[in-house]
Amino acid sequence: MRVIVAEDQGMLRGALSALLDLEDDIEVVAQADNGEQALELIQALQPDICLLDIEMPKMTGLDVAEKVKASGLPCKVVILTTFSRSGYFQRAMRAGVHGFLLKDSPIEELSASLRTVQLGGRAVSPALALTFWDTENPLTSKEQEILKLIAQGLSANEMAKELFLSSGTIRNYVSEILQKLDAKNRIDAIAIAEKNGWLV
Amino acid sequence: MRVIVAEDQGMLRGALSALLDLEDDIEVVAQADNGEQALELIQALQPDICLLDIEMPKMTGLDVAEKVKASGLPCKVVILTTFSRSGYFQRAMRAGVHGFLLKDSPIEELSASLRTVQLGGRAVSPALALTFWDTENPLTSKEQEILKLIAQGLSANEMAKELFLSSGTIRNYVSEILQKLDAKNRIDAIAIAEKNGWLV
DNA sequence: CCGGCTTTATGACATTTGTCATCTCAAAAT
DNA sequence: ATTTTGAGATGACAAATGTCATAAAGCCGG
Repeated sequence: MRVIVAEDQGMLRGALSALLDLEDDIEVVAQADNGEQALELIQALQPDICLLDIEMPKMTGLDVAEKVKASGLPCKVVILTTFSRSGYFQRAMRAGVHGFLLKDSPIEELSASLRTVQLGGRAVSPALALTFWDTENPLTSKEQEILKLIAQGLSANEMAKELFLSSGTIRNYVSEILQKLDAKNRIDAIAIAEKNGWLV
Repeated sequence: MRVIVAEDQGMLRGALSALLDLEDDIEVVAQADNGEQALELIQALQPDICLLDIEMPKMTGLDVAEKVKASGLPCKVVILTTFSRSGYFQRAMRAGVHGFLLKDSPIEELSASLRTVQLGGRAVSPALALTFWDTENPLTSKEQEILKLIAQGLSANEMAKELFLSSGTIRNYVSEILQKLDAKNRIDAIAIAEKNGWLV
């Protein structure tokens, strides 16, 4: 099967590609170190499967997966990610991906999963099983927007300017966010959101 | 040469080990997924070289490197890390490591560097060259301690309890930290420290 | 058209943060 | 023995943060 590997960390990308290429039935036809490049390569080379990291420059693996689905490309998508965050997983499922693997899994799982997916099956890291249902992101899209600004260290006033709102309104939103996330303060809120994958 | 690979991310650890093992002159005698285990294995198996990730559970790769040096073990140390943070690099140099590689480098660099180190040389990722001199950590150890608590989202009062200081003193320290780092607020300070590798 | 929902705004308030100048006390340095 | 230094404390203050109740305006579905 023809595979594309997209992963921004050079060493991991190289190592995975090299190992996959050693398998008789797998051929790595291209590598990408960012999401945009990955998408172009998928369109150009029409591989059977693309292996996508989530946290990549320019476009996340989830963005790419959604575009692949939207444009009806036949390429099957397998997501490869560092953290077991339910937010990531849910978004991936909604994008109709065929596999979702943790970088923490043993390397043997990778080629096995690719084969499963190639045969029409789905492959999910066993470690994910527990994280399945919990924690839908409770924040509205405006709240998420504000939380991202908080994470950049902006003050209420700065956010107000950025979003053309009054600083009072911003403080109300922040207050709402803290309550929804059950956070003690801004820093706590960032940590909680990050852990759940709500800051992608 | 006999090598130990310590890296908490299973897939990378497996992939690197597998690839290194394919080389005729390299034998991976053990793998560790945390710092403590790595140190034990180094003591028990006396490998020629250990390849250490920095961010690992229980003990960071830098901690391990320092212990190896302190106990006079003959094992040469090669650090492998995600980010090019001068704080990491400086601490590693002080611990007398023989190699310092970025996970972003191409995979070929790895075995080449191990050979260089085995022959008594030093191997540093070229990408590091620029980051060499700047940014010694300006914070005292107490300030660093407090910054870590800040990063955990503690309020001044909570920190005061934790460290048996008055909350006023804590606020003085925080104020100092912000000035030294030229940060606008706590969140900004965390970001700056993180970028420079001062939160290990 | 009405009632409910959402978005935004306001004002009042308590708490927390951040800044500064100043003070004590003990340990180090001279 | 006296100065210097450093860690810690205090108090006063301005600014930012967090909480709440309330209200205006707009939109949407029935």
